[in-house]
Amino acid sequence: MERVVVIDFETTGLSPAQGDRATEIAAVIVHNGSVLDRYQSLMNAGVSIPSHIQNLTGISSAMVRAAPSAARVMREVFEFVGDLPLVAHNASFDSKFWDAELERLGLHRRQAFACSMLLSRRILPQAPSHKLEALAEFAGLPSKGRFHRALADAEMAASLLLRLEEELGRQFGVHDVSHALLRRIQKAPKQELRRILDELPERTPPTIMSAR
DNA sequence: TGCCAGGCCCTCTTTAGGGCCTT
Repeated sequence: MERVVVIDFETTGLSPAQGDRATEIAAVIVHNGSVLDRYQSLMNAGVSIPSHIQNLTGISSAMVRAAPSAARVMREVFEFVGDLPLVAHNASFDSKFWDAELERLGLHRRQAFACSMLLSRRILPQAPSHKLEALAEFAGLPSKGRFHRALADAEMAASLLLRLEEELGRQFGVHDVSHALLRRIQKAPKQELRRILDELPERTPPTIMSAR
């Protein structure tokens, strides 16, 4: 797969439209089955963190007060990500915060998101839950640290993405999956997924390695 | 006082309701 960036936000709540702000972000560049580079930082948006969120993430108001400004962090991660396509687990959530935090700086998103949750619902429909933590256990992915911290969750979502890519090859014979194809798959009606993948020009039969 | 997210997806559906998932 082309290089993609898996991102994860920790925030003060669920909705930037309701005044919630980002408190931490991580971005992981993935290419050819492995992590090439990482960015992670807490950020100070000048807000306090509700107690139930502190309990969930372990991120306290004191921790973000000591962190660099949200503006500085978002500019850094915007540069780090560049034009690479984005992936997140439940991307409708992270894309809202990505757009809202950039908007405050007069910046705008340059690329589309793919969603590892929507993909896992199609490629691993037998999983008992499609929460990131539950999928990690279901798929036997190695631990990346405490869940609900940005870098651990971004790395876990990256591992999940690589597993999903393997499953596309194993189940459907689809290899070298592009970000654009991931977005097609995540939007495909479940009942039509196999037909859609069978008709892909990208689909290639398993290759036979020849000795040189 | 009472309200307070929103997109996806399933079903007892489409003139709707409710669970999942993110913090």
